[in-house]
Amino acid sequence: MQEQKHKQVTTAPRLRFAPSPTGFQHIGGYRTALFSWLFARHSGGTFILRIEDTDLSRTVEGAVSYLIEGLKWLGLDYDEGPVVGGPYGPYYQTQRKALYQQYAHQLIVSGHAYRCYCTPERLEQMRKEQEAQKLPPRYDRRCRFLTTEERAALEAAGHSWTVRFAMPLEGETIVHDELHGDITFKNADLDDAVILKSDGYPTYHLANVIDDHLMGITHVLRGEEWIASAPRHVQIYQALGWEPPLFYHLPNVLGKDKKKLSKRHNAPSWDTLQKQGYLPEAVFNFLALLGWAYDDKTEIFSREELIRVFTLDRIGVSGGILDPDKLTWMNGVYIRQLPLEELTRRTLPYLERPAAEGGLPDSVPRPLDFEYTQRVLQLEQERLKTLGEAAQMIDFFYVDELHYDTALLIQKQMDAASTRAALERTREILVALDLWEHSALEEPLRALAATLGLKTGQLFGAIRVAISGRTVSPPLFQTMEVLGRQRTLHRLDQAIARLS
RNA sequence: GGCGCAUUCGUCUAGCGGUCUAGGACACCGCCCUCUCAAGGCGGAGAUCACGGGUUCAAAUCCCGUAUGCGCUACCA
Repeated sequence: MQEQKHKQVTTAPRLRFAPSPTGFQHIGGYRTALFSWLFARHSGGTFILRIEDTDLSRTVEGAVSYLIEGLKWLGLDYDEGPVVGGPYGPYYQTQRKALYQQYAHQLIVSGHAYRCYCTPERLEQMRKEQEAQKLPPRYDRRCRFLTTEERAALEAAGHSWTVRFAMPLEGETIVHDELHGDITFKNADLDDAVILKSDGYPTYHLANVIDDHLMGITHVLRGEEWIASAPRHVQIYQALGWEPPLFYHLPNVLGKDKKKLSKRHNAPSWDTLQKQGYLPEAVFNFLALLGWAYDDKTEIFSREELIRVFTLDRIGVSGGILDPDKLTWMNGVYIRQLPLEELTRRTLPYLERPAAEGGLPDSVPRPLDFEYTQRVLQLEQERLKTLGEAAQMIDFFYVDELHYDTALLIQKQMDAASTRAALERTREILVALDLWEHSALEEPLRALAATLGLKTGQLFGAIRVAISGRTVSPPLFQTMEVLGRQRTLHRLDQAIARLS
């Protein structure tokens, strides 16, 4: 015990993210990676990516590169792993097959494991019977107690086999979890899990233990669904004569429906968020706060601040629901913090994508003018929640023809005639203006409203619809300034024509 | 069914025995600002700290039950 502590303070932490490439990692999975990454960076340790691809049947083509792209998007760089390599490789478990077999053999020799010849059919039937009798479904350990002769016979008959770990029949196994404390399991409740499959590949239990040990992992952060099999893991460590790492079982992230996050539910994957225009730095910040808190008030953290203040002991244990509204709010905060030039650069691709994907109407020629777009975005920056929604907010700055309901032009207590008159007078004033900028526009138009006996809201409302085709826009005069005199006048003309 | 984990405003959380008539944030509502919408400012509503027992001078905080939710119970991870 003393030694374990000593080891902790003298060794630089090594943490790993060990996903299996069986599908598309949702955002909850990335949170686990984020916590490991943050602690590694906080402590000057190492962050490792290891691919647990031992289930060939579930491995999905392209999942690994998709996963790595996601890490990259979030800025979670890893020190060892696929592509970059490292001193403890290979980092794909399928490439470490011989290693697992070697240790499985060692466990058999030491009496901690045994070959099991039971067929899937027998296991299935056994399970059914147990269920029918309301008994907990468990392997009956038939092959654990085979005589040497029986074993030889089965071997000779060419039966295929798996290797099972021989759990102690009595006593208790204590799993020490840094977040939950000691969790005690009765060994009698645990069955002999398969650690090496008949195809020669290991299951998670074996591969994970061996790799974590061989790769020098000091802190294991993983989902709390692993708590139930953790006693098996500590037994395997013990049987191999190894010291287990520190365990941190993280609470699951739930969907709105309080169910575990899954792709079909409301679990966005990283690229969905990216397509919607969420900034990775906002997602990063948001994810860090899901099950972790620094104090009772701080919410916005830069990456550097997070690295500096992130500690494992402040991880919560209770499991939380992902709140998309809060993510959207936080994204807005980050958008407002962006320098204008950067905002423009990052928004441009969203605007230039095809209309079907959320971009500007296809009639608008690409590429967009940077300077002009920058002026447009300056007006919308504080209104933007996601980059993806920019196109529909600002399309009127780009299109030639406005489409809107003429009735929108007519403000409260006005009619077509008075509106038309007001717009005509507006036009006259604008044509005569020397300087086309918002400060020069405002004064004469306010005066006009007074002259006509209109409230500013009435006059400006009508003009707003005329030039933007909508009732909501950035401040009117700035909008007109960016739009330019020619386009503004043209749109006024069209509005006047509509009212004739 | 068995085993395990969890339980503070609708949601994310602060709280680690007295400072809690429980603090912050999102969402919601109102007011201010105001040419609309935002942003911002101010304020409001919202939690008998799941419930029941203990321990203690004192419990959201410690212990034990109960309930509920979730997880595991595969030759998946």
